[in-house]
Amino acid sequence: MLQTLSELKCLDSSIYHLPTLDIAKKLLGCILIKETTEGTAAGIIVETEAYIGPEDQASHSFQNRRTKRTEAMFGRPGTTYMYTMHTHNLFNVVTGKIDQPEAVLIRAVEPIYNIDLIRKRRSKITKDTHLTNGPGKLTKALGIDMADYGHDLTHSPLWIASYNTPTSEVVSGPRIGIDNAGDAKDYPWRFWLKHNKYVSK
DNA sequence: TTTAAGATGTACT
DNA sequence: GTACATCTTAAAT
Repeated sequence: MLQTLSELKCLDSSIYHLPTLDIAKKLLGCILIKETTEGTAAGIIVETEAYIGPEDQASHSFQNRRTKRTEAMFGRPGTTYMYTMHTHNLFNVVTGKIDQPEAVLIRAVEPIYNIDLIRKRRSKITKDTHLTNGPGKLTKALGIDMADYGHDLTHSPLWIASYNTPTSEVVSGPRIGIDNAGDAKDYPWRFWLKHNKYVSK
């Protein structure tokens, strides 16, 4: 648990120009911070998934499908792509150059700052490990919503900071929840910190 | 304008 | 294991 965020340094924008799969790995161990009128909360990113639009049947931007919804994926790397799934908002970091619709879905974080606010926002949850271990859970816990669509992640109120190099090993495997995505469902484009208790199941 | 499906989460059997 | 909440997008009528 951090007592202050003042020591944190915003992730350098050059990282977002790396290949998408590299970014998915490098974001692990970084800190995602959201500031709201309610307060500021933050978590360590412990699980990600890569979506590489043109060649990825599981992506909303498969074969460069460009619609009002996917527009942000075609924008600058280092901005956000948000998607509403049933009652939940899912948060992605846009990667790839302009007009290359690629993104990294943040699937889970480990609460590290203002966990009281996170518990309040997830009031029905009793176990801390269940507060943020899913893509819809962490957005609710941190107060991220559709108003953050297209936001630049190098600026307040929503930003990503570098942190300690992850102590645990990065492992990969197939992505989750895309059973009808043909061959793409088997691509090992999900990355997480081994043995971390806050990774989704 | 109507309909169907979804990168999920929670409650319940 | 199954049901369903609840809403937007996008495709079909």
